[in-house]
Amino acid sequence: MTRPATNRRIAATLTDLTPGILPAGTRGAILNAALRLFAEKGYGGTSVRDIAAMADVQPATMYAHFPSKEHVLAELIKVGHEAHHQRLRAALLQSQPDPREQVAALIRAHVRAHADFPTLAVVANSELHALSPEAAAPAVELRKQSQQLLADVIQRGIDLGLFEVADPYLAVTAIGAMGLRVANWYTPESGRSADDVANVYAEFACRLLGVRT
Amino acid sequence: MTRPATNRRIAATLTDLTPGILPAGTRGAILNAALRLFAEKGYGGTSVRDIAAMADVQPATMYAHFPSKEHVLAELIKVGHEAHHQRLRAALLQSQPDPREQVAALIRAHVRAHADFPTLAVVANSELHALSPEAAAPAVELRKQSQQLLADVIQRGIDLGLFEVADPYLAVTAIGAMGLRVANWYTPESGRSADDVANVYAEFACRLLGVRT
Amino acid sequence: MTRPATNRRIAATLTDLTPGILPAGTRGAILNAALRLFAEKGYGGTSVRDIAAMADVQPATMYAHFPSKEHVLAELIKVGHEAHHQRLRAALLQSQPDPREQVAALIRAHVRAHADFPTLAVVANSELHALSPEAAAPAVELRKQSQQLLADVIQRGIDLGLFEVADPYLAVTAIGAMGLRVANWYTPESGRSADDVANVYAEFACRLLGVRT
Amino acid sequence: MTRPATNRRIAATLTDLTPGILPAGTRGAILNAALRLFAEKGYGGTSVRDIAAMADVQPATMYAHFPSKEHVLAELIKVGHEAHHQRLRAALLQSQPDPREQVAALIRAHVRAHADFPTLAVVANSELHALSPEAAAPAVELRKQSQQLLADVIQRGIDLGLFEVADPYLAVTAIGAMGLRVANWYTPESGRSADDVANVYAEFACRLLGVRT
DNA sequence: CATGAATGAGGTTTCATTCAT
DNA sequence: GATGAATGAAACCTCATTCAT
Repeated sequence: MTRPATNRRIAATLTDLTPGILPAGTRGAILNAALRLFAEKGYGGTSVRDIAAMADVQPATMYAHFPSKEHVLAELIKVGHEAHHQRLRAALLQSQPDPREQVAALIRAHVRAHADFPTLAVVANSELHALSPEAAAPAVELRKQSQQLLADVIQRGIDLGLFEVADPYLAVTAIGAMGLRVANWYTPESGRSADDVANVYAEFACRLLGVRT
Repeated sequence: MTRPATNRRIAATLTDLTPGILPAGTRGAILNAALRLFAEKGYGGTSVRDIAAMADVQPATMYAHFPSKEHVLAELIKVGHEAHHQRLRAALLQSQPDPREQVAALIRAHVRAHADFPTLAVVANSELHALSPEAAAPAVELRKQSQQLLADVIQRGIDLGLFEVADPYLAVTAIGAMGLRVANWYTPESGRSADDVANVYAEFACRLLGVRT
Repeated sequence: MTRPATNRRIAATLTDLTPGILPAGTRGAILNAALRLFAEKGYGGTSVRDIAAMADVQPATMYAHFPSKEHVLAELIKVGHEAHHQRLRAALLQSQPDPREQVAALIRAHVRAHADFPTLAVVANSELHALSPEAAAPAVELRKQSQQLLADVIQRGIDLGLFEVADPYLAVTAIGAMGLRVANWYTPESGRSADDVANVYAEFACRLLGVRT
Repeated sequence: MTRPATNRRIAATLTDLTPGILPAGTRGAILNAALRLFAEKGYGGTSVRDIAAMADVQPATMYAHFPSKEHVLAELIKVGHEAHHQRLRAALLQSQPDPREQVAALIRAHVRAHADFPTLAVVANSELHALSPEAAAPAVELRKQSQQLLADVIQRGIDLGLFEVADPYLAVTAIGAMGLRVANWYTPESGRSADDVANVYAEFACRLLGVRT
């Protein structure tokens, strides 16, 4: 009856969606189920009954752990943004101070985050609008900070004469977009490792910024 | 009471969402209303009553024009993909045969489509998963063709020694992603014209492909 | 299994609860069903499904006529208070100007209203607290006005030396209470007509006020 | 945000609802919480969680003390009716044998019970219908006995030529109703003491019965 | 073409209650 | 005696859709 969908939001097919990120126990089971379903069918297309069924609990059980369906999404989005932001910061900290290295480190971390946790990334990116402005605020703030990390590095590269871009904001949006989209199309079954993609995209970012090689 | 949302899917604020693309009359009013609402709240977050109310008709009236809510989305997604694909093809046709010109022409058209009709683009991209595989098939096919246009041009550039990329597929995804995301963040109020962005992004694409300048 | 309840809120057993007061059609059927159930089981003890089942419609149909279950109760309470208040005013208008006659007319109307529409009266009186303060406000205002009608007449009787009460407010509460309770215990099957009760209670009221006979 | 409700079932605002009547400890805390909530929101409008929260325990704790929510209500109604009935009987026992004194003593006790424990009285009177007939039976029996106390005294007064009423039952209902309603409107903040009201109402009762003074 | 009224299914959430700890 | 987690049922309400007018 149902044929293989060609319009899925995620190409990758994973069993453990979030190794080491989501909690264990019933709470974790609910979050994992919701994550999978929100990614596949969207927040509005997923019912509490769907989530409960996939988590093997009763719908009422969900409300012992979260005040509402929206709070489940909020938690996923918060965790997703935090994991992403933390990876960016860690990458910067471990990088050589050269802006070219820093840009490469940032975009590699950015890509890896989206290739390693595509489900979490897709939900965090594509369902943010389903939250109330209040509930979305922390994630929005983290997005701004992550973007600023890249913007600062690029600006410093420009100031040092290493990059050549007239409108740095456009470089930020372009480079950011490249990595975001990885969550949608990447799958290890393509024969490329996540590191392969990360390295190539880092090279793309440097080229885009006009780095002379 | 309600504060300005910072988690909207579209930065631009437009009155006429689709100049010259959607039909007039009640059918057009319904499509326009649905487009606006699907973009803002998602397909699953929008009710038939919402659409009818914004189109200033009764819910039952919708069913004189479309067999179901899903068909309304399908129509929007079809129109969106067709408009986008047609722009890409027109750009190619009008371009000089040099692959460097062709890539620039393609990415300019790609960006312009997303900057000119961000609402349509967001719905076409972000709500495709809400359709059944059958209903989504035409749009999926168009996406593949559009991607192939770019892939072909890039491959020809490589063959001619004009581009230098080891994994062309990754270049396609990266360049495609840059343009897709424009629909989300672009607004003319930023001071940049759509053409400004299109030109800069075209330059980014060429750099990314290793074009020597 | 179920034995005859001895703790019902209304002794009377009526088929047409509100002759000539509630509207016809589906809206009226819903109001009638809700009235019967609210009187018997209370607002909180009555489900929307109960109401719909008794009105022979689907639960969803109720929401085409009322925004919420609370609005159904609010409508009943409004209608009940209006019918009551109108009867009091009509009685006063048709009475001789003598305060003794006016008190008798008022209490007769008061009693008749509670004996003729006990179900409506019980719901209006006993479920007022289930409304939000906002929704209850109109009924509360009418209650105050009805009470004031009696208070004014009593005060005039005192001023004219016809009544002899030290604390008129206590007379108002006592006389008012007598009539309110009629809705709970009165049934024509007791052998007394509503007029019988009305006349006797009117006499009680006059005695209570110290009228010399 | 929330404005003062004008549709409360009790005018009085008390801290200790039942001095010396309800037990101490957790069981008493649950009964007190339930009493307060049943009075304010009705039995059907109060959840076990509400009760537990106000009693500062977990919902499950309630079931260590009562088999069900209905049993909590039953206990309150039993206690309320017993306290009321005992007061009536005590009043009769301490009264002079003259039926006029006895009626006055009964109505004073009746009023005092409703003025002293308005919350308990309101729950006992207004939520009796929420019990199953079986659970309500003891309270119904007590009501009947209390009513009979008054009916007997009145009948004796009639037989002795001290009262002048054609239909004694109507006198019973009228006098009973006066006192019942006190629970709803009385508050010491009005400037009247409970004894003031009791004395005036006793005088009202005697007048109503046609006692010659 | 448009509608008002109705529907059956299913939405999110709360309910009273149980039970192992 | 008290609890935290879980449950099955049912709560109120909204859904997409139909149909006679």
